[in-house]
Formats: sequence, C-alpha cells, structure tokens
Amino acid sequence: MSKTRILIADDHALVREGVAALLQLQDDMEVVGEACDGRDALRLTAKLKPDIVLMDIAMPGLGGLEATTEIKKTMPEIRILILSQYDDREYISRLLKAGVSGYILKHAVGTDLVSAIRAVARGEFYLYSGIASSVVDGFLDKEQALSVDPYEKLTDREKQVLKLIAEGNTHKEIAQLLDISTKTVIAHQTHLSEKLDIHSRADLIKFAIRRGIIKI
Amino acid sequence: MSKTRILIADDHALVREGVAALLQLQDDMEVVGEACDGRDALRLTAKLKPDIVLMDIAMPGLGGLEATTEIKKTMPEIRILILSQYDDREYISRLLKAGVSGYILKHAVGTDLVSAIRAVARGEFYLYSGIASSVVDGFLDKEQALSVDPYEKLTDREKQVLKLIAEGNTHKEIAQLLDISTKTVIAHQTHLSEKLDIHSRADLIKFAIRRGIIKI
DNA sequence: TCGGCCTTTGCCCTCGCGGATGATCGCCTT
DNA sequence: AAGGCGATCATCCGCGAGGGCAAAGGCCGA
Repeated sequence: MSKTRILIADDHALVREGVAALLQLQDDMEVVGEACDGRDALRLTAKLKPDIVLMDIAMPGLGGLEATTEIKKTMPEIRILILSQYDDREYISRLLKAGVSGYILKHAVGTDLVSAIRAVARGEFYLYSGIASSVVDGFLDKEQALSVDPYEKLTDREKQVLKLIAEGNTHKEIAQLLDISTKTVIAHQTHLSEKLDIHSRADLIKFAIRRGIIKI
Repeated sequence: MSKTRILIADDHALVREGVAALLQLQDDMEVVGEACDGRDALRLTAKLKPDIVLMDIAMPGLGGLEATTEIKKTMPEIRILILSQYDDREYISRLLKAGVSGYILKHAVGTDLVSAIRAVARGEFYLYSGIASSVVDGFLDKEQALSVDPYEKLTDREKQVLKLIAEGNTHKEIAQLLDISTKTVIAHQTHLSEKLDIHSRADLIKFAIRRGIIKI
C-alpha cells in the first residue's frame, strides 16, 4: 500500500513542522515537502507531484486561492485541502469553484485533520463540522456558487488601492503615493467596493487580512 | 535528569497539537497540558505547575498578556515563553515588564523553538533573531520599557467602545448599541486613542486583532 | 467634605468619506 | 472604424470622523 503523499503550504514554519510531525505519526501518510507561500507551493507541487496539498489561504505574495487556481489549471489530478485560520463560510463556494476538495480550520483537532486527509485521498469532499450547513445554503444559491472570485475581477490599480486602504492610508495619502488625484483614488475604491460588495473600510481591512493581502 | 514540563496555550488546536508533537520528539521536554485561552492557561498552570508556559498573545477572552500578568502574580517561579504570530517589536518591552522570559514567532523553525525553550529552562532570556536589536532600543528608552500596558489603563467603557469600533461599527451604531449619544462615543474614542497612542481606525482594528480583542 | 475619576452630553469646527454623474484619453479587440 | 474597458479627473452633496471646549452628575477614596 502506498502512502498518501502530502505537501504543506503555510507561511508559519512552526505550523508547517508541527502539522508535518502530526501527520508523520500516521503510517498511511507521508509529508513530502513544505512551502512557505503560494509561489513556493506552485513550484513544489509541480516538482514533487504530491497526492494532496494542504494549503493555507492567507499567505504573503501569492495567496492560497490563487495558488489553488493555478495548480488546478495545470495539474487537476492533485487534490487541495484548505487549512484556514478563519471560518470564511461565504467564501467556501468560491474555493469549491476553484477546485478544492476540502476545508478545515486550525481550530480543529489532529484527528479531524487526519480524517479530512483520508477522505480527500479517497476522492471525497471534506468540510469541517459546522461548515456543512452553510455549504448547503451555498448550493441553494447556485449563481453565487458558480461565480468567480470577485477579487480576481479587480484591476491591478484597484488591487493596489485596496492594499493601501487596508494598510490604513487616507485617500489623500494614497493620492500622494500614487501621484494621482484623491478623486481618482475614490473612483478606484468605489469600483473595487462594488466588485467585492464590501462597503466599509473596516471590512476591507479584514478582507485584506484574511486574504493575506496585508500583514498585521 | 528530569524533563522540562511544558504547558502550551494557543486557541488553535492544530497548532497546539503540532507544536506538542514537535516538542515530544525532544527527550528533555514533556508537554504536560494544553490550554485554549488565557483563562484555561491560568487554571492549568495552577493545577499542573509546569516549568514553562508556551503562550500565544492573541487568544479569545483573556489574552496572553493578561494571563502572563496573573500567572506571574501568584506563581512567579513559572517561566513564560511568548509564541506570537506577529512581530510586535514595540510591544516586547511591556511583555518583559509583565515578566516573560522569551519571545518567539510562529515563523520560526522547530529548532529555534527548541533552543528557545532550553534557554528559558536555564533561566535565560530568549529573543527570536531580528528582534534583539529592537529590544536594545527598548532598553535605551527605559521609561517606556518600565511603563505599564496602556490597554490596562483603559476603562471598561473605553474597552467596550474600542471593541465595537474595531468590529467596524460607526459612531452612531455604537451609540445605539450602548444607548448613549454619539458625542459620548467620540469622547470615549478620543480618550482611548490618547491612552493607546493610536489615532486611526485602521490601526485600532489591527491593534484589536493582535491583542485578540476581536476575531476576523 | 472635597478632589479626582468616570461617564455623560452639548456646540462648533474642519476634514475625510463615499455615492451619483459625467467627462477625457488611451489601449485592445472585433 | 467602432465599441469596450481601464485610468484619469471633475462637481455636487450628504454624512461620518474627530478635535476643541465646556460642563454636569455619580461614585469613591483621602
């Protein structure tokens, strides 16, 4: 019997090593590599061809969702299990659209993670307890479930403005940094807020943190 | 030779178990318990009397700093090693004031953590590489190093308002929730912003996240 | 009893936020 | 050539943010 080959992608080395240590205790699992961000995850996935990638969402640079999309584009047979710090219920449908095979929280215990990996290895979906019901709601709203990630619909300039807003800059400060008018900054923010359907600075900040767009 | 007895306090079960698995690999260390928040850490520390408490800062309810202060008050012989997700350099002096014996980041690798625990067990201070220089700066500014945690100087009402602001509520919404005038809300915010020396909503939100005051 | 702190509120002011609407310019695709 | 889209900037307007100033009532310790 061959072991399930696992790649762990998380920006916290201690979490990577700790989870790897937990999984190595299982005789049907083998951690073949560790990636510290989405770019690293892409590179190592192509190189190591693991069975499952255990992926955090909030990582610097290339985030977990973007990395998932890229991996599924070129290597659709590789299964992705999301290991998130946040209970992003309304976000799961987009992850499913990107092709992930499961979603588990860091609040879960080790046996949950082992169960999740075995389920995904068998080709099943895994959803951490308490999340399942929201996914049912998600399937009821199929239009939304099939929509693409709104963040990907942002232009480069809008992503740039989002990052600067989330970092706490005022419109005037952003205008000076980008050498444009404050009115243009506001226009970009208006557009990106509509695309993301997030209409307060506080929620923009939290969105950016969850997505790994800014560090705190 | 007796093993170093360690209590792990972190609100993420997978992180607790993973780090515990790493530490159990060392034959001079023994994880005697796991706590999921500051209150739990207090209770288990009193019950288990570990040599070292490995403590996260951002935990729901009672945070890591508050728990550290309480533990040091009644059990000063127990050493605390902070395991933080964030590089809160300007915050370290207050942790030192509270009596911690070390500070390490989740970005660190397992061997760093093992070294840190051994150093703390020997009675030394441990500071994760790259942080040491800022601590030198901290000692240069002894007045600040000896100051108390500004958050503790906030009144209950101010802490309440801080939480509601960080959650993204407007002044009017907070006024309605607390059944007071918006002017009073602003007065509370003015006072707490002065005490914390944080003068933008964005930074208040990030402060609240780092301290575990709000969830995201 | 007095002073200090907490909580509350008001008025005034400036500044920033953010939506609606409209416009120009350039690039790219059809 | 025509249309779509992104980036730029503008005006108008209502509302929120936040500082300054003043002050009243309650509670508690000296």
